[in-house]
Amino acid sequence: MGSDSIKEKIVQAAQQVFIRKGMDGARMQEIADEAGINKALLHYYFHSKEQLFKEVFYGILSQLIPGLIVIFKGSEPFLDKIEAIVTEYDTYMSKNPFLPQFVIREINRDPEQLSGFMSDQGLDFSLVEGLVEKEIAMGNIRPITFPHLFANVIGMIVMPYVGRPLFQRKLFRNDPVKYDMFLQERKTVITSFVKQALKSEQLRVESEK
Amino acid sequence: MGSDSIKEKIVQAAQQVFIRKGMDGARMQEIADEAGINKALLHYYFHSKEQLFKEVFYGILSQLIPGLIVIFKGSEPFLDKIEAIVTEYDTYMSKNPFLPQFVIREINRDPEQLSGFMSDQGLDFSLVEGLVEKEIAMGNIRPITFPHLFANVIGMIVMPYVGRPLFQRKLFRNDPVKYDMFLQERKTVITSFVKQALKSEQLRVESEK
DNA sequence: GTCTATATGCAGATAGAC
DNA sequence: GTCTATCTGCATATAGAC
Repeated sequence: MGSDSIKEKIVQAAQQVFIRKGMDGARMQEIADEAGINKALLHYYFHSKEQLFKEVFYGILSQLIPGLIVIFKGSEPFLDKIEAIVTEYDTYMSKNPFLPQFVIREINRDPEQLSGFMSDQGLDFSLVEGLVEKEIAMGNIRPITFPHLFANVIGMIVMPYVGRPLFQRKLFRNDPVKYDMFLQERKTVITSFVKQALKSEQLRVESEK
Repeated sequence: MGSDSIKEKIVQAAQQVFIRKGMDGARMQEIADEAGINKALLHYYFHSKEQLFKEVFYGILSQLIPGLIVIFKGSEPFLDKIEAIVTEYDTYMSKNPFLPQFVIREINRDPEQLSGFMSDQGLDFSLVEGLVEKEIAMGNIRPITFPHLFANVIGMIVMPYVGRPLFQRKLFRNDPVKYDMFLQERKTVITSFVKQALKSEQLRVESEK
């Protein structure tokens, strides 16, 4: 509706601009233009650019984290859990396609703060870390440490978003429709890729005993 | 040696700073300081910041591309080719750990130019695209399109570098030595992960003989 | 070629009228 | 609350002495 409060309009506009240009590249003027107001009013609602940025960044992030925690703590079988995580990330990012790059920038700009925020939100990888070891011990999946598995999965999820401008040009003749279809396929491709990679050779191992 | 030409010193310094801060975040003053000269001299050798940036960025990139092309055009079996690519990227990045983020930023800042540069250098994915289809048709690997496979592999390679500040904190108690060890393991972990994921049932049976 | 000093422009932030 | 006008500082870039 057009009855959005100005503060809300600013946040919306700031999301667009910050996400496109990053904290350094964004201009308060551009945010003001996009919100249909002037710079002074920005500073009325948000004291500084830094403050506005944090508000936007952690606002977006806090939409993702609760869903992840639920999955982490859930009781599904391990491989289903991976599938759920991929799905969660993927649907979230199709709504926020520039988020991965946004997060990556912030990871490198102010990691301390980001790390603290995640802890505050109750996101703790040790929730899952032990799970992987357990699955391996039970012979359900091939041996891999949690950090490696984590890096693999997140990397596969995130790459097509951060690399889009190049990938779309080089691999899809710069056709955005084709690329959106490609992105939609990722969820199933990644899960089956991971499942296949983790599939234990239990049969072989057992017969060797 | 102290006998480096100043121009060379500038490029070295600019690499450090640009890579750490990105094009937007970098300051000419900081580059000058790191090179042990003053700002005016920067502009004597490089007309503008933009020019210096391009020189640095494409200078670094052009060290990576030839190696990739050799692999693309080589005659090794397909899975060995993947291993070679992972190794190539990986050794390159252990020398340039901030490069992935650097490239990602530029992909989004000026994709047209980057895409053109790659073409100029003769890097063309269609070299490999057909290869994947062929391997699938021969039943050597499980079905997957090239863009998906490409995104998977590059994502896995790149993720630990762009996410380092966070990953190191969250997964390795902020111990840089441990993280470097983790990075060293990536090469073998990724190749075996990919090989396992791509292994066709056919191959699987044969390898068990 | 290398420096100091300065010009130019722009971005973040504020003052103050309404 | 919302605006116009302005301050302040900083970053790129240039002028000009040596």
